[in-house]
Amino acid sequence: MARTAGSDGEKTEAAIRDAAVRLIARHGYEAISMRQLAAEVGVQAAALYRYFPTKEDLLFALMEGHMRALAASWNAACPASGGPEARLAAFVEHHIRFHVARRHATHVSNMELRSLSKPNLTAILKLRAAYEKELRQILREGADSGVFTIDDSGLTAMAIIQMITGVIVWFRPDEKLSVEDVAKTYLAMTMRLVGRREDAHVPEHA
Amino acid sequence: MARTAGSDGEKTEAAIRDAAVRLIARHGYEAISMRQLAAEVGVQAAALYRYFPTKEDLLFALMEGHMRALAASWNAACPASGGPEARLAAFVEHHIRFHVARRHATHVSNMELRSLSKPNLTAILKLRAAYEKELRQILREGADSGVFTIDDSGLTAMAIIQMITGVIVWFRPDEKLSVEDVAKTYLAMTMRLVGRREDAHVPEHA
DNA sequence: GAATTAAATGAACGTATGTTTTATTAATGA
DNA sequence: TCATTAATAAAACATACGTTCATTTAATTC
Repeated sequence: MARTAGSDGEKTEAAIRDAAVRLIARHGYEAISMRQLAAEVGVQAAALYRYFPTKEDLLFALMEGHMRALAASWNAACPASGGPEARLAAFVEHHIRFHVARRHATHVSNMELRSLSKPNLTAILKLRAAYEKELRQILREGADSGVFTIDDSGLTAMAIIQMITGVIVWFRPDEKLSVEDVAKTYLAMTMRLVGRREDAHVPEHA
Repeated sequence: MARTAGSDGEKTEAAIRDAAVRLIARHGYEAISMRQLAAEVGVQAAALYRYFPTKEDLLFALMEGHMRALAASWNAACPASGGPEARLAAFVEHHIRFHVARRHATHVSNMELRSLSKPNLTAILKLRAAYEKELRQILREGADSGVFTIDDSGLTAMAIIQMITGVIVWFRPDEKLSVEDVAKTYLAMTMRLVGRREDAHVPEHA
C-alpha cells in the first residue's frame, strides 16, 4: 500500500500536532516514540517525516505555536485603555482562561524545555520572556501610581505567573466549578497579593 | 575485573542516588539511561541493579525519600504553639528553605510523576496530600478565627503552594539575593494573599 | 589462612528507537 | 487520458535501551 484514499496533507499535519500534544502531555516527550505517535494518528512512522524533519522539530513546532498563540491571544484581549488594575485583571483572567483551555499544550511548553537544542530553547525562552514582561510592566505602572504595593516587580511577576499557571495542575472544569469561578477567585487573590488599594487614584510619589 | 578496591555498598548507593537526582533533574527520567547514570557514578550499569531492582524502583526511591524528608523536616520545624499567622509564616519559610536547598530532588518529585506505575504513584500522591493538608488546616483555622480572609481554603492552599514552590524555577542564591530575602518577600505576599489582619485577635463569627 | 560474603565486572539478550530509502498508490491538472 | 506530484507504506539501518547472567575480585569472618 501507499497513499491512502482521502488523504490530505493539511489534515494529516493537524492530526499529528493534535496527537503529539496529547501524547507528550500525558507521557512526556522522551517517553513517546515516533511509531506510537504515528499509530495514534493512524499512519506509518515514516509519514511523520514529511511534515517534521526530526522529532525535536516537531516538539519545537508545538511549543512555538503555543507561545505565538498566547501572545496573539493576549494582544487581542489586552484592554487598550484603563489603569493598571483593569489591565492586571484582564491579564489574570485571560491567562487562566487561555491555559485551562490548552492545558495539554501548556504542559508540553512548560515541562519539555530541556529536550530542546540550545537555539530552539533560546527562541522559546525569548517568547516567554516577552510575555512575562507584559505582566511586569503592569505591576510596575501600578506600583508607580500607588495603586499596588509591591516589593519587587520582577519577583512578584514570577510569583503571580506560577500561581495562576498552577491552576492547570489540579483544575478540571465541571458543574461545580467553572473556569470563570476559578478566574474570579484567583483574581481576588492576585489583587490582595499586590496590595491593591481601591482609593488610590493619585500617585503618591512624583 | 570485578569488585574494586575500597568499594562500599552504602557509599555506592548514596552515590547512585546523588547522581540520579542530578541527572534526572537536568535531563528527565526517560531521557537518561542506566548506562549514563552508571558512568556518572563510575561503575558498570549492572552494578546499579544490586541496589535498585528496576529503573522505576530507583525513581520511586528518590521521590519517596524526598517526600519523607519533607514531612520529617516540617514536623521538626512546625511551631508547637502560636496562632495561624505564626504557623503560616513558619510553613512558608520552611517550605522555601527546604525546596531551594533541594531543588534537584524537588524537580524530580514534581516532574516525573507520570513515569511511576499506579501503585507507586498512589503512594507518592498520598505523601504529598498529607503535606498539603497541613497548609489547608492552617488556612482553615486562620479563616475560622478571623485572622485570614479566604474564599476557599483548598483552592488557596494550592495557589500558595504553586507560588512558593515556583521559587526553585528561577531562584539561585547569590550575594545580591539570599534565601532569607526571598522567603521574607514571599511571606509578605502570602500574608497579603490570605488577607491577614493584624488587629484581629478575636474571632468575628461564633 | 581458608571459607564466606559483598561488590562489581563484562558480555550478552531481546527489543525498541529515530531515521532513511525505495516503491506504490491517490489526487490533480492538462 | 496521461503525466505529474503529493501522500503514504514497507522494509531496513545502525544504534541504544533495560535487564540478566555468569564470573571475578575485595573484604570479612572464623
